[in-house]
Amino acid sequence: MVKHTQKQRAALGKEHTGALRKDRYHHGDLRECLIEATRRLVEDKGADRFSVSEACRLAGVSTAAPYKHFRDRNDMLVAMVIAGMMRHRERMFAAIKDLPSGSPLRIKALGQEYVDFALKEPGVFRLKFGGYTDRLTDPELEEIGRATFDIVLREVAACLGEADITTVVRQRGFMLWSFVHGLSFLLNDQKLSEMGGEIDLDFMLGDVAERVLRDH
Amino acid sequence: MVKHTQKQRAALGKEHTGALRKDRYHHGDLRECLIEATRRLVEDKGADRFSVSEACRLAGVSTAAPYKHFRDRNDMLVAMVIAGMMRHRERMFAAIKDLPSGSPLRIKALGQEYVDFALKEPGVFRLKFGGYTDRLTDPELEEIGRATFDIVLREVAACLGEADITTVVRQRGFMLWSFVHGLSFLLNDQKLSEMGGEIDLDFMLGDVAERVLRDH
DNA sequence: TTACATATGTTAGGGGATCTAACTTTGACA
DNA sequence: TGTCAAAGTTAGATCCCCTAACATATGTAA
Repeated sequence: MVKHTQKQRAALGKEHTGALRKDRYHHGDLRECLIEATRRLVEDKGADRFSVSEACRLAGVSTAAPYKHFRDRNDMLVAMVIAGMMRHRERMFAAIKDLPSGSPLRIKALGQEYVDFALKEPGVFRLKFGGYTDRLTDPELEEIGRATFDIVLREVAACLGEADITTVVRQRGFMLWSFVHGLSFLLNDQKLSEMGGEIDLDFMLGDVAERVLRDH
Repeated sequence: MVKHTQKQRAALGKEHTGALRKDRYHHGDLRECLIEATRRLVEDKGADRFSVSEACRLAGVSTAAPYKHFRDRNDMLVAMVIAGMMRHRERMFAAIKDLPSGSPLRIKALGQEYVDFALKEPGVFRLKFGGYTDRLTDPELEEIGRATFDIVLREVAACLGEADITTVVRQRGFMLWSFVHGLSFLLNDQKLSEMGGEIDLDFMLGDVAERVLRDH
């Protein structure tokens, strides 16, 4: 017979209910549950209005419980951002897996996915990039970021016909990153519509990819 | 004899000392002084760690005093951001006033100034653009933003040889804005150096301006 | 099975922040 | 000069972060 720890049992149980609250003295998987509560609250009200207490209320535990799993409030946010950035990286991978290699279409698809994530998970995106990076220093997080940008660099190299990551590849990569990064913020802030733009996002992403990838 | 209100006297006095603290029961110009204290604190420790109490300590007044001038903590930040964005707009104007009209050099100069401001006043920049826009809704702020972007649009139109702000002008304008906007964030987060880039910022700004302004 | 160590909960409380209510001082002006 | 409104003050309600001390459940080893 397969043996289950309490942790596993609780996790299985929650797959069905989606509930965050516990029904026993020991929660089972409070850490993951608090991360999810944090994510919901940050998406709902913004990182600055996120409070540990409220996450505790969502999870149905006392306000001291999180400190058995996280150093402090900031550490909870970091854990949440790490989980979010892993989703982001996976989606970036997935976005290009069915497209012909070496095609600018892959660059465009990466850009679309980048913006898409920023719009779907603005709380995570802003916490990761719009906040104060010095408060999110974490080796794991840094590694995820590097891995994600590497996806882009490889595609740029392929499009430019370069065998490896040269200076010019890096430069074009940063241009593209800067562009989709800024676009993500501006779209989230609704600046485009505010400034009277009827912008075709799809066209713009393709157009920029083309302009940046040109030889000259 | 010229008459001075207390407000004017206090303001004159502070021109010399640069001090924030008061020496009388009534401060003289507490509002401006709190805005400056807010700016310093936000630049020093970030908007999320800014506290009204600490601004009060800097200004030498009780913690209840600000509420005679600002609705709440958020309103103090908004007032500070408005002042910052007015500086920003002035600098954007100044950046191009000596350059030949219709030249892509003006676009590049605007981009340089944009990034420069973001790096010199990261606290203001992040609060304005990296935070939650819904908390900064203010008609004055919106108007300043529009006026600043209009500077860019006029330059783009001139470079493209368009008489007025057409759809294509707006589109290229957004491309440029997105680029320098994202670049500002990434530079502030030190992502370029983290990702192993020895990027020539000056070259990149010129190169992007050229690519975006091309006919095709 | 029982006993113990450890992990993971809880309650209580210090310290600090935001904001309000009620009171006080001061400057401007009739 | 006297009055009123503007702009300070103190006191305190409420909320939040985090720690210390205590309580309970779980896994392991005798």
